[in-house]
Amino acid sequence: MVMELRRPERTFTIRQLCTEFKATPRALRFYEDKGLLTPARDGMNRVYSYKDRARLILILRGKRVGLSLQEIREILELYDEGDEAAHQNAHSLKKFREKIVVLERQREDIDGAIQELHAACERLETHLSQKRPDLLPKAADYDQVLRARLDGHAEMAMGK
Amino acid sequence: MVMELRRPERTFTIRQLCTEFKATPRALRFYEDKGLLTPARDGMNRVYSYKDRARLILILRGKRVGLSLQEIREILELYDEGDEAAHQNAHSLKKFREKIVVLERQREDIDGAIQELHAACERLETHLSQKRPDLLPKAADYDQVLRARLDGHAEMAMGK
DNA sequence: CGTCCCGCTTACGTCAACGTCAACAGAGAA
DNA sequence: TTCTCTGTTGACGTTGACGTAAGCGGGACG
Repeated sequence: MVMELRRPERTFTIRQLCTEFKATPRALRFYEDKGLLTPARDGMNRVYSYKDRARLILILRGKRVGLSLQEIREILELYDEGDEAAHQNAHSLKKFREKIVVLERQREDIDGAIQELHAACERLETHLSQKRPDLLPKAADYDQVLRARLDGHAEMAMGK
Repeated sequence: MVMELRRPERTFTIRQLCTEFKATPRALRFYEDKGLLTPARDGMNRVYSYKDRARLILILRGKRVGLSLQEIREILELYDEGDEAAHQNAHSLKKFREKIVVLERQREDIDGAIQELHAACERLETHLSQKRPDLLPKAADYDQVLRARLDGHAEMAMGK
């Protein structure tokens, strides 16, 4: 029987996910310990499904936006409990809305910070161009970097 | 001689700044310990200037966007060293540009997270409206909250 | 056969960013 | 004077998110 790679039936080892997302085995086991992941087992070894991988993606992004593992777990739990605990969910709804507000504020902060950094960069550039024009590095590279980032946005959704 | 309040000459006690920005004395002293603030002294007591206050604002926003105190200090140092250390500044310039890229990515992450939270909220709402319509709380409040936030944006700049 | 390498568990270590507590001082109010 | 408030300096505790090290087992390779 052929192994169906690249199909939803595909599975991953801990190391495959680690190298793909630049995490460490310790981190994945830690997430599991905290209830964010529950991979299957082959004997002792962990076996991650596509769904586990999708959850991991959400975990990592959650971390990048400053959510705690606890908060991330609450979000993830909404996806696998098809229903039940309606009372708890009413609470979740409130927390989520609050979190949205926090994130919107955070986005404004980020925009502000980006502007300040741009201003600081300009100051530095003019300062350097006057006193040490030699040190001015690859200045135009930056725009290229920005433009290069307008491409790959692998949108992942949770399993149906 | 009259105290010129509300003027750049005004000074602040540690508690005034703390209550204004919902920080703690411990935190401000900690920032000072790490070199992010250097308030004047009246005997033993700290005396914060308008400039110190502006720095504090930057510190707090830096924290909200996920910068470490170390990174924030580097940014602040660019403001009070009018010049000098051109070699170091060339390094700072590079780091700042990298940080801008990181922040732009972070903003994308936040947008994605907001969308997911919105989706989760909708799921929860329909779920609740079907099984427990009684628990559906002030649903429309949320939009009001959002609209309420389109106002006060106290833009602070560093002292000349 | 030994020896890597990957994986597992258990347990202790670490780092940032403060919180908490002790012990003290000066300024005003009762 | 005695409280109470606000301030100070250490020094130690805490929390979250892992890192690191010890010790063991199982395949694969030379």
